[in-house]
Amino acid sequence: MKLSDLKTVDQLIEERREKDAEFREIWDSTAFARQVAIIVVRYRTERGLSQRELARLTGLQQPAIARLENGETEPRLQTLAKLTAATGLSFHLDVVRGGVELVPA
Amino acid sequence: MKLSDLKTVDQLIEERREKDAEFREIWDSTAFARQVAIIVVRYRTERGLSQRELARLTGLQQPAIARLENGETEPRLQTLAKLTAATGLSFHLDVVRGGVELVPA
DNA sequence: GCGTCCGATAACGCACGCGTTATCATCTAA
DNA sequence: TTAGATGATAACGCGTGCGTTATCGGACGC
Repeated sequence: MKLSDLKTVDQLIEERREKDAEFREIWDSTAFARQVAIIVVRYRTERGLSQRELARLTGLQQPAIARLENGETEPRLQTLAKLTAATGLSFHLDVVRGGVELVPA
Repeated sequence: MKLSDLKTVDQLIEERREKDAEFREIWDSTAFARQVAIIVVRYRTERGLSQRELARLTGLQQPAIARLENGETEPRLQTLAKLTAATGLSFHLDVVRGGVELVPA
């Protein structure tokens, strides 16, 4: 087997998403949490902050930051607001057709 | 006292908001809930729906609709999503500087 | 080795939005 | 006046995100 034959993680996910209805439902419903995760991780790592430091800045706790960055939980609006208060981050959300989408920039 | 000397509700609120720091904090932090309330009430009344009918459409309950329309609670993203699923409503949110703002249209 | 910091994670409780049910005063129509 | 529908609200429980504390393995420097 050639290395180029290996499937990417995204390909594997997409394949299962198409085959498994239950998986698709769960995956899609947590899309927003994963998008938030990416933003938080990027912000923190670009500034060389630890989770504990970001927690102190935002008034959150280190385990809460970890859960957000792992996309484990759907954050509350209040939590997103805390993130933006001390960081300069901002989140633009479109709630439409039963879903929550994060609008880039 | 002339009728024109009567202060509007908005004027009374603004005056207290400037004088009372605690009141201002609570009032501003619930601004988003009140904005959502206006949208829900308008949507429902324009179509001549009862709270129970809107509840059935959205999968929520009549008391939940009432609480939303009275601005008593800060709705969850999941709840806003339910509202948009069956109604065609949409919510555009800006989470910035520690607050949640509802973007018109 | 040893101490330190890291992120991940478990356990427990709390806060709060919503489900569920029931009730209330008010209004309108028959 | 009576019957039905409306919105408001109380009571109780549940789900879940976060606070809080503690702990874990792993990486790094001394």
